[in-house]
Amino acid sequence: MSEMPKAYDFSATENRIYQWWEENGWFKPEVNMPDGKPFVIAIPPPNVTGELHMGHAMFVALEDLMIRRARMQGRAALWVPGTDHAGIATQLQVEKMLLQEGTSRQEVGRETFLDRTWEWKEKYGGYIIKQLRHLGASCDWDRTRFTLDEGLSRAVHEAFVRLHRMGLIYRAEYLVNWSPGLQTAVSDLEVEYSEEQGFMYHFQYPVQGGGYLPVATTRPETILGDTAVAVHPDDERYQAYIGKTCLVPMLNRPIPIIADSYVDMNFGTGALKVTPGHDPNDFEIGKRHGLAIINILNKDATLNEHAGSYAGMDRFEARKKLWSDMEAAGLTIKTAPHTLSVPRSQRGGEVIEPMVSKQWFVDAEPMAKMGLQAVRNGRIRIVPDRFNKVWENWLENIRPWCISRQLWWGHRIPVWYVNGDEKEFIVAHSEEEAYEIARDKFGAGVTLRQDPDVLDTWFSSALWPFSTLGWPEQTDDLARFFPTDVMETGYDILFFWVARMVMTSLLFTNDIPFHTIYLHGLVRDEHGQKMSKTKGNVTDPLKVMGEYGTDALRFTLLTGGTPGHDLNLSLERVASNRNFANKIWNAARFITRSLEKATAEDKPDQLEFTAADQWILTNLSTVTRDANRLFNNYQFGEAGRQVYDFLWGDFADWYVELAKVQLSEGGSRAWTTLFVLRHVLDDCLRLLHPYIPFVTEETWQQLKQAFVESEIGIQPVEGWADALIVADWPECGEWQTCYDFSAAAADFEQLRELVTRIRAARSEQGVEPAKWITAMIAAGDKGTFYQSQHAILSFLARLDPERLTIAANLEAPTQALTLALGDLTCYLPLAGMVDLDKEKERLQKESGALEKEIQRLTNLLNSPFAQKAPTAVVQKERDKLAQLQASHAELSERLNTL
RNA sequence: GGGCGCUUAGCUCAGUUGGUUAGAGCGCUUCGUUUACACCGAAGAGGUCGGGGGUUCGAGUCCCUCAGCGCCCA
Repeated sequence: MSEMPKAYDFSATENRIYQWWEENGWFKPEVNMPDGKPFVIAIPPPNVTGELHMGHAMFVALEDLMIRRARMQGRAALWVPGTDHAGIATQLQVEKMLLQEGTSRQEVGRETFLDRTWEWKEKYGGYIIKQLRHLGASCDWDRTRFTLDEGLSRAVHEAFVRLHRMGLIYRAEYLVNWSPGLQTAVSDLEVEYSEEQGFMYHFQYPVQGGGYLPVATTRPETILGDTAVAVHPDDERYQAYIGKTCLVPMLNRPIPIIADSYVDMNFGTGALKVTPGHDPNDFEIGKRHGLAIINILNKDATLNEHAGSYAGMDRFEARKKLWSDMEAAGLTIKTAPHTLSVPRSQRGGEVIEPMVSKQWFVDAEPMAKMGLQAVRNGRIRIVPDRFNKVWENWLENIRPWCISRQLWWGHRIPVWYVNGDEKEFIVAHSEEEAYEIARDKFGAGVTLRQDPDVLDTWFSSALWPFSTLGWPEQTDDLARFFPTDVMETGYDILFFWVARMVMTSLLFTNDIPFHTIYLHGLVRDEHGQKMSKTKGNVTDPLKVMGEYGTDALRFTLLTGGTPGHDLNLSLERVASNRNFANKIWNAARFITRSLEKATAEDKPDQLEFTAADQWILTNLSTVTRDANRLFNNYQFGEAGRQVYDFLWGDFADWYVELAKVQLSEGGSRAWTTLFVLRHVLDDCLRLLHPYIPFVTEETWQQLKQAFVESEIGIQPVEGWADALIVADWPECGEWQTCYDFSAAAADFEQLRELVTRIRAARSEQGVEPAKWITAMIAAGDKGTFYQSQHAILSFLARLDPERLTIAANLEAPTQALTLALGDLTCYLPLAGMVDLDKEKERLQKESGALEKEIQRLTNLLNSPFAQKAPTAVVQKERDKLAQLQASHAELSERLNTL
């Protein structure tokens, strides 16, 4: 066979492996059907307009990890992929394109515009999906869905019709967040508030019959829409004015002076102008007092006919003009700098105007109650659980959900107005159905006109977990794969999306959409700054993958942080994880090149493990058990780090070195060593596959091929699977033997410490690394064990095997360094290099340190600790003390003889 | 105004039933071209775990409080 290259080449591997997996159908749940218990994740659908960013990389890494582990556990793992039509974002893209062509959406008309948008989607919409594949996502691509495809549109219509039937959909004049640039309403969630420097404008509100009320505002132009002035009912200053009438400046429109306890007597002047048409709080006051609502704005945020002479002006221009006119009229008092909270669009950042308009709403309250219950009674678990509180808080204070958007790209609202009368409308799944209903009710000549608006994109994604599986049809997929298992996404869309999925699912399917919500944090740059194009600190995942490999990026994202916390991505970390991939590769390379050290004939009848074998196998069992426990608790980062530490720190740094000694013995020892090498590395590859699928698969294939070709008779207990991606998951105690050789493992730990101590001593004394030195070890009752480790000690500590003496007791040489490890004493007679005075000094120092530690432990064991702490904990300390005392005794004796 | 999170080595972060000498990666120092790997190995330096108080035999871990930073909701 061809030898493995010296370094792992991810760029020559990733695409090839991915294609091979996909061609073999291993991404499909059918691999483990029909007996496999399903494990299902619905992908958070990226925007079709989207380009891959670190957020995508993060969710793919996490979801692929869960899916791959489930698949290896024999479950029918299904990861449903798809994209979101992203109403506003996509429409803006196409509008931009039309603009370049010198035309516009309005000019080409709705039909053509939609055709062009579909064309655009077909052309560019697959881009993001392609990029997800680069990340190694093992989605079942045959089940790819799009929020605007036929099936999902059916689901949207069905949902709307049902909500309407349940009386939860209504159309109302309501104060919405108006985006003048996009010319559409946006939901509360799409508005961000920023603290900005502005002014507080103080002015006099003329009272009919003489006098003035001092009033303050941050938006003077809204004066034109005032329909009342309010004061606090207990405010003595203004008692006399309550019930009187004011005149709107410049318009002289009469409005009442009302009393409302909402007014803060200490804020501003204590008198409040009320503009129900353009302020949420004022809207509420207006409702309480039955005030008129005046809308002074056009859709593009210029002022309308209600603004008198200011009609046609832009809102900010009108602000200036009105104020200067008022100044001229002597109505102004002063302007003072003021920090205010400005509502801005989440998309684009323009100033949002609260504006009254007619929109469709969903009354989410009944659904919210169901969502609250589902989490409270544990049917749905949120990881990390601190988000329960956020969940509670939001759902308890649920607000009506504005679902209409004044866009063209999206699901058109399935409402038809009858004979041009907007008060009479029909809700139906389709135009045909609407006409059927209408003709029944209004006669054959009825005419219908569909509402021009479309639904909020989140309306369709709220149905995602079940609509992608076929709902409202009772499909096989829906029956088998719903409810799904885990919803994994960023905490920033807990309300936008997750809560709404839970609500709609409980309402429509009478079931939870998933039992676990796993929330990840934002990916920031290495100094914790939010990545943004304007700051120029965006790290492109594709670039990182190109430079370090997909596995390196995935492992960094998966192990670099903890659930629900933001992660600062550092490229140095990615680089070191690339090195990890190479480490894995080379461990396999070592093993495959060692296969010649034994043949099938060397296979013993009964396996006999050395202390080193027992040590590594025990640690393998421990790490397998711990990793599984962590996996089950969604602590993927910690699980990954533990396997990393084991594979590099125990297996590669120690066991591989030991194996060199054992392999050189040949025969059954070599055979058994290869057995252990394969076993440990294979299990590590399996445990790591969900994190770093490419390097583990490629390495595993190399191992498999080498072992099969060698005909040495070593293989996994279940035989060699076709591929690692569909191989069995290591569960300690199930398919594999769970090793526990704790006694031998403990002895071996001490040996490891001895080696480290000898190396340190060599290094301190400046012994050349290559030099073989003499050593004498008095091992007490461990004499037999250490004698059996003669070759290993010699190799690891570079002790001349001819001059390495190991006995229970022996005569101490004078010219030697002394190392004491409990009952064991090691002498290093470094010929000509030992300065006895210095050695005495060193020993005294060490002895002193031991005394201090012995004192500490003695005190501890004489304290209430000995009675109150668990016996195992106390015993541990007693053992430690005994070791220290033994070491101390050795050193004292040595000091006496020198 | 309400809520949540963070503060651990020079940097980026782990440390989840409290267990008694606090870990990793990168960086730094010294050494090393032994046929798995220089995308490496060996040895080492580096931390009063933000401050204060409390509970406990025992606190990085639990409670209170203060400070700084960040986020969410209003």
